[in-house]
Amino acid sequence: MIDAEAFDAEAADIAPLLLGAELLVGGVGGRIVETEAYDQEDPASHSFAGPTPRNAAMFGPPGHAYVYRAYGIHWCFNIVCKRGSAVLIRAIEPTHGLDIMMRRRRTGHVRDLCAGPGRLCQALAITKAHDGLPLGHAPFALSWAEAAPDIASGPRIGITRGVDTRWRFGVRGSRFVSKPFGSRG
DNA sequence: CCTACGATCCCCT
DNA sequence: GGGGATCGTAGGC
Repeated sequence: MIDAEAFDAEAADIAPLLLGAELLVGGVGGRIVETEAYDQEDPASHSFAGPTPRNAAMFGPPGHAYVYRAYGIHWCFNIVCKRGSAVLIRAIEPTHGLDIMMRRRRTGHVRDLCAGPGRLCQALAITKAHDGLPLGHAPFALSWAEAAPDIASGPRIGITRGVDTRWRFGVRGSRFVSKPFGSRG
């Protein structure tokens, strides 16, 4: 299980460290294979303009969840790091509760179950109800990778500002990421 | 394979 | 009143 103090650090340092970690919600989930970092100096970050009701969790304790709604439809799940920063969990390799996730996602395609921030929240049943909750307690279970995987990086997905900051990280060669990484990543 | 676009909510200006 | 840290489907090649 995690030590919350470990998350009181730069999101850009924590994001690659989370690759290979196991994330379960209510016993359902798998291995993190794709992350992105956001911090307060970053114009792409929800925290860029300071605290607001939506991003309050980003200014709360490290090691807690920040969950927001994207495009009016999807939930997206972050792990809060040092004040005003967080790591967006973008993809998971499903390992626990495949049948439950397939039912929630209404698909039999394991490869797409958790490939993308909205999809993984649907598969793990993460909603606004989890916003601000500590990751060291139920329903969450988070354990660091036993061995560091080979890591790819590149520009973040779906943003219009801060596009040159290469704060997207992935397990090199994983077929469960939301989009391939360039061979130079 | 690829690109285009609509859905739908809450926050923020 | 504008605009997303997205996804699924439709259509073309």
